[in-house]
Amino acid sequence: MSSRPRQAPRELPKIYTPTEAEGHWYSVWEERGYFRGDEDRPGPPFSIVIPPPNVTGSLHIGHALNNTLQDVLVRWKRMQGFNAVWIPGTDHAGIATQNVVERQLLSEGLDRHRLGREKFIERVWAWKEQSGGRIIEQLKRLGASCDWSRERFTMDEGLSRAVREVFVRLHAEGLVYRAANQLVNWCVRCHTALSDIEVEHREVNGHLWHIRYPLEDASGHVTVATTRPETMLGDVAVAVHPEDPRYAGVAGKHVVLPLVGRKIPVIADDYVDIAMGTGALKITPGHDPNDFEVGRRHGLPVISILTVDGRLNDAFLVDDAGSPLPGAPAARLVGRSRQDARSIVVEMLEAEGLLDSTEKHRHAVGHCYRCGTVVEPFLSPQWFVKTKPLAEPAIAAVEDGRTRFRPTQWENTYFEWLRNIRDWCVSRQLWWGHRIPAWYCLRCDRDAITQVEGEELRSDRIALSAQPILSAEPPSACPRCAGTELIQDPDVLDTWFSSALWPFSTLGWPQETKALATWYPTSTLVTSFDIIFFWVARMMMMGLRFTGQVPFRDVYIHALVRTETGEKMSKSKGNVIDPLDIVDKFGADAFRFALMALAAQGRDIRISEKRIEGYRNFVNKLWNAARFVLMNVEDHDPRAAGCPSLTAADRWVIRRLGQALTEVDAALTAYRFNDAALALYQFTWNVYCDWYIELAKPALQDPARRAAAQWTLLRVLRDVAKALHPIVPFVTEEIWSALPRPEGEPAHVMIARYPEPFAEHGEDLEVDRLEQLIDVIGRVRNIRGEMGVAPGQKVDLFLLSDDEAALAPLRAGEEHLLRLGNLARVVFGRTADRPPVSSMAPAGAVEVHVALPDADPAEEVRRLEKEIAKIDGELAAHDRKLGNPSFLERAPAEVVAETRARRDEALASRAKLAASLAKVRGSDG
RNA sequence: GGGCGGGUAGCUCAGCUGGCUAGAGCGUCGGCCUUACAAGCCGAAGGUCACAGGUUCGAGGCCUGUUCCGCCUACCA
Repeated sequence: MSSRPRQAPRELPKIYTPTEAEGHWYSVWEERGYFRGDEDRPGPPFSIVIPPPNVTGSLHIGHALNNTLQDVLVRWKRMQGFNAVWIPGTDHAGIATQNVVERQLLSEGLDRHRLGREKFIERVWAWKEQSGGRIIEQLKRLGASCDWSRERFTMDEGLSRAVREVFVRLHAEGLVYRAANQLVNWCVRCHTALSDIEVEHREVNGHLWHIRYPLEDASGHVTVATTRPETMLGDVAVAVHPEDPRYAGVAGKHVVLPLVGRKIPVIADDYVDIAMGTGALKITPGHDPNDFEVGRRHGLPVISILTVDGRLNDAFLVDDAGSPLPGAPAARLVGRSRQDARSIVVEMLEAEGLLDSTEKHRHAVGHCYRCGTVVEPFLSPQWFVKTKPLAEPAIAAVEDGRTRFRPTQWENTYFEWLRNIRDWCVSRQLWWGHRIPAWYCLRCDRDAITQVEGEELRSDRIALSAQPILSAEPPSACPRCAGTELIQDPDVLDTWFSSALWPFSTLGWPQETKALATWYPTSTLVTSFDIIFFWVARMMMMGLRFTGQVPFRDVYIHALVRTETGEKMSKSKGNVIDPLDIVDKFGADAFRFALMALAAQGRDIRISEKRIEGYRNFVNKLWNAARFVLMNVEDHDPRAAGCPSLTAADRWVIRRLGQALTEVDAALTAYRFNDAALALYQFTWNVYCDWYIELAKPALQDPARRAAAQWTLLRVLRDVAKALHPIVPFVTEEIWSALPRPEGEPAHVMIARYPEPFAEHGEDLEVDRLEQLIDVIGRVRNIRGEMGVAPGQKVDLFLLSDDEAALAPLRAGEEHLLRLGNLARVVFGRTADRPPVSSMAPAGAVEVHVALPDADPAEEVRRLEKEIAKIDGELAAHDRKLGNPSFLERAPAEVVAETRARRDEALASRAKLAASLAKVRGSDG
């Protein structure tokens, strides 16, 4: 235990400095094991798995929001007596991490191919070891109460085992398959396939080129349009609609592919849209998914014109019989990049007079979500997960409410994607990740070789047979021929494959662990909408498939954090706010509070330092309230039995505390984080500090009331510390440590019992009256402020009411008067025959009149007139309502009664104001 | 093209199933160093709730249309 000596109460500094306290308390909590989950602990289970951040990443503000909300939930539930656990961990982040290490290699003049697979992976592990702890340390700075003894990494042995298990089982069930030749999204920079959702569509300015393909019989030409002219090299046909009169005799003929000289057929297919463009469509099965389908229907060949790194190969230089066409003009394009090829093709076509027209064209182009490179449809052998059978139960589980999204609107997004889901390409041509547990036997099936055009960089694949041997563990021999020359599939799995298993793999699955039995399904998933497809939906599919249960009951979707001006934060833009800088500057508590308060907003959260500063001030306010209390309780005995007899003010603040706790409970239960934060903010500042502490000051001077005030100050402060602890754990722990503790309260607020919401039993007229008094004080202050009365100047106060019964105690009650005198700086007038300045009285309240030292009659006239005008407006509105017969008939009785009462009050107030006005005018004239 | 979200005070945003005089923080203005806190205290000003219709006794919340902004999604050459 590194606990340092705590300061004596009187030495608490004026300003709370977070840094020291935060480091101290975090290590105390950790050393005492307060974060640890224990399967055997009593209480209903509550569990959260962290959305694993990239292991080599660093904490950004989105993580800060995400993890703050999780921490608030976990701390709250833990304090409520739940058997709570928050399981942390990190993700290996396949492409992202591999790219980082590749960049490092590049700067050393190396690349991964020269290094070799094994060495490269060692490099990545080394980098992981070096930088992997950083994000965890950052989470700790935020105060995250994760059970670090259960920290997991997606490439841990246990989790890898789960990955292999799932892959092999899915394969056995026919839900994983290998497609020998499939068009996939290919990143020519990362040299890998991507799933559909890893492609970002961006609107770009491009062109639409219209190209003439001369008919073989020289009877004319067919014009096609394309946004990617270089793909024409791989064209195998031109398609027209069978009923298009323009091309009635053309289908069945051949055209000569420009620059290449290949003769390709004109086919008829109703996929072609007659109304679109020229009505003729070039068919490039190797580079367009639709064309791939058309080509398949017509038995056309597939020509892949690109290498894995996006250069032109020579596969397109063949005639329709497959013989080489060495003399073709396009031969000079071999080896050029796709961009170069595009401009050269356009130039050449133009030179040959085959370019009909060029128009500007704005369209969406797919880009790699990791590196931003334009993605190509590319022919290659890949592994897929058949998703339909997995998606159906995932849809059903949300439909029937086993898992609920909050806000529920996100269920639409979830359904929309799952209902239109396409098979998931899970193989990646990377080295960093879970290698696919498929082996190929070199002895048998040697001829069934899967070959990909232009595959120099992936020559290891060429040796593979098309018949993988699947096993969760490495096989020692081929089950067919017993051959031992086995080669593992070189590909790794999509990062999101292992993420999809996270809720159960982290709890020990496939073993039937106690943790799994205790905490699965998990309670709440806290994440943002941008990974509903990537992660949430896939966890649902895999969780249901392999555990038979949903992975989580609630999915809380929070907003995305943006900059003050609404921009997305990104490293390249340099507008990233580093959460750690904020923590350094304002403290983790202020930052957490700000994130909480912002959490319920729509899709975006704009964060600004100003806002955080405001909550820093709140933390300091709380701190100073604690200082005040501590300065005034040195003679208080926390262990004294029973509570002293409380005054109305004491009972009042306790009543308000109960109301605040009720709000907080309702808000947190409904994931309305901002409402919970606001309720506590307002109680602490506007009720406890602004009113109760002020009311307590005179009471502390009064021997008769001192003990009760001390007891109440402490009692409420302790509840405030507990109630706020999930949001601002550090400052509350610091305060708690300085507070005297009665029997039964633990040494640390983190493990204290969360205060139960409560309502008072029965009526308390004295407390009601205090509410009135507070209202009176407000109105006196209002008048004083308006009239510019000097702060020290006492004024005469007159209180009037039709209901003398209500007024009498207020007038006579010594205690109340004292408070009023203190807080409003008034002396009490005996009569009210000419109350000089008045303030409107709301329902049931007394009228407040103040005699100012030298009241200016003209000022008073203006003031009264203004008030009368205001009342007239109100009256008119009431009359309109009450004059409406359907209002009287259909509105709820209480609403009608209330409106009547309100109108009567307004009328009475108006009469009195009018009388005052007449008097002032009279005395004036 | 399809879908979703948003337009409320000068700024950033709350406002849950339609029902008291539409709220908060910041900013602004005026007054206070009142012995917990100037990172504070007291008070004030400021809103035709994007626009136009409609439903309703009653609309910032509901319906229709218009408009502006943002996001997601899509194979339209």
